[in-house]
Amino acid sequence: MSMRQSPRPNLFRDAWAGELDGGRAGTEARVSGWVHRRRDHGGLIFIDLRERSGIVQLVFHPDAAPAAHAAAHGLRSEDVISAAGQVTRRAPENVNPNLSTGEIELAVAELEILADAETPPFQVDEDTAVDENLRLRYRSLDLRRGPLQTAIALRHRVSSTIREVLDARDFLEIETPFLTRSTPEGARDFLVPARVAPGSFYALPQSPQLFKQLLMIGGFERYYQIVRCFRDEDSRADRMNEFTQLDVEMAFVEEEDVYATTEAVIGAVFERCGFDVPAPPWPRMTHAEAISRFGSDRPDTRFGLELKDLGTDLEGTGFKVFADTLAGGGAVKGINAGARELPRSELDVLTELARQHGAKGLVWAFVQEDDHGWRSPIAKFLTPAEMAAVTARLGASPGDLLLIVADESRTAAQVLGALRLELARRFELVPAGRHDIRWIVEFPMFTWNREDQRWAAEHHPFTAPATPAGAPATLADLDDPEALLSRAYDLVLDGNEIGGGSIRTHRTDIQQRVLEMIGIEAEEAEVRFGFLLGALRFGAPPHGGIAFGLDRLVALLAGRENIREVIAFPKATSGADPLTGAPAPVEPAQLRDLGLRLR
RNA sequence: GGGGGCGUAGCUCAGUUGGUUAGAGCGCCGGCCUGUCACGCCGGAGGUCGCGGGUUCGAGUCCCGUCGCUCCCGCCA
Repeated sequence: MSMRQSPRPNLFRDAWAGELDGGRAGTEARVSGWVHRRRDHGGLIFIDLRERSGIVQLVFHPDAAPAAHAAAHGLRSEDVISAAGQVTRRAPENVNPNLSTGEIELAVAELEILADAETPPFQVDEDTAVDENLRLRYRSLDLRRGPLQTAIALRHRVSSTIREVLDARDFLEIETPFLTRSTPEGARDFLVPARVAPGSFYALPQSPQLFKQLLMIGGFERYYQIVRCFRDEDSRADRMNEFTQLDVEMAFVEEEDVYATTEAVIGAVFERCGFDVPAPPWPRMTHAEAISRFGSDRPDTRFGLELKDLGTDLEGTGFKVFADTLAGGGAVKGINAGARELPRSELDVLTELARQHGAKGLVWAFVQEDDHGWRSPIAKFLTPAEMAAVTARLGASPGDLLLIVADESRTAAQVLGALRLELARRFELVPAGRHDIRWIVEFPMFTWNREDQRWAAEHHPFTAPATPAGAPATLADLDDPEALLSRAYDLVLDGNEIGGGSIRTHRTDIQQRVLEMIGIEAEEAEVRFGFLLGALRFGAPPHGGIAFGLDRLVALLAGRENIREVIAFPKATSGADPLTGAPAPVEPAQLRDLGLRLR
């Protein structure tokens, strides 16, 4: 990691270890850091000294500096030392080409041990995998290792680039409260009991959504914030109960303004981080197309295996499962997995995966060499013409494996979308180094929640509705919730949602109607977020914005499998923090203050 | 809430159809070593096989339960 400024010379150092090179040969230098490795030859002792800037080799000569040599003999891994001596050019045969400082070494005249280190619970000087819980428990040691040093520095580069670009575009970074009110919809809130009002609670924000809208109504026009958000839900590789969001909002804008700003900011981030994605403007795909071709609202478009609808090919089929599904308004969809010799056991694994994603079953079929018929459990239920039509629809050749799901259209698509990703993982279908980014647009405004028997906002209830043609919806348009689109958009990178937002509703009447439609009556709305509705009444400008998951974005840029690799102090998947022991019981007196009693 | 994987030395792991004394590499400790850079050589210490119960003459290995970690489904506007 290169440093931009030399250290201010003091008691501990006048040079960065990782920046010493031939140019300093012959001069005196003092460096400080950790003992990375030691190679004690009895006579000569070599110590690799490590700090943030890199590694430099210290050499101790028994004759030239007997005191320092004697002290060096006792050095152990992770001791903290300060060493001074002459920067010496190495003999050609001793140059280490793997080290940025490999041309030189520091011939130590004077060694000071600043701190002894106990033997660490895992080796800091190696990149071998270590149990993650152990790494979290000893995070300060883990942070010294290369991968986290790199990731955390990259994370900083991302946020500083964001600030730079937005600042140049007249955005203001404005803070919003962490102790706020529990809002409806969405994730479970983290609650904070209020001492001043026993029985009442603050909630930690799931996002600053309503506050940034208030800032627009408040006339700030262009706001952003790199802000912590909280959701009391189960963790995954790509999400944690607290996470960081880049939150952006603009007034007097339409979709194109948000796209342009985003492409400038995120495009600059990619460029600064050397991440090779196509240059903006980025392509757009409708939500409907994403679902029908890729079975996902965050499609990974870097490889094929696209979904095809087989309804017309199977019209009037005698196979009961397909016939009943089609008659019931469902769909039969399939993908061509290509020429894959999967044994029965592997097909069973795929079937199980399909079930897990909500399918009742999975049909597999291998296209035969001889007559282009199928080897499949359902081959005997289909006519040769039907099989031929499906084979053609999927562009399949002899040897290809076809996977078919019959279900409610959305479910069939989603199941095949998941299978598609699994096959890509298993057969490494994504070309190395290929990245793809695109906008997903024209989301439905509402989705029917079967469990609760009501409409729910697909994005959130403050999103502006749009007509099927894409025009801003009027009050009358809201009478047909099923057909309504929203003015929402997502940004998808390599099959990952990295950001999403919308143009918001800035009219009180439409906002109230939308809330009604998702089952929040006027009175209740007033109680729960009257503060937003109230503000809308006093002249709200048209506005919209977007929010990005910073952890996820940095993880993708750094090529890490999970966001804990780009967070300095993450929690385990359970939500527990092995470092601090949180969450932990509290003193009875604390509970008394809060007016709480445990059951 | 549900499903999969993992849990053996400080770390990373191996451990056969259940078999008598549980191994390796790295690390650690001691000794030797003046050009190493994952230094080398010699020697040594180090184990509640996650925890509890069961089956068995005998359990790291089989069964039940439980805890922890992890990946996924649900959930996450």
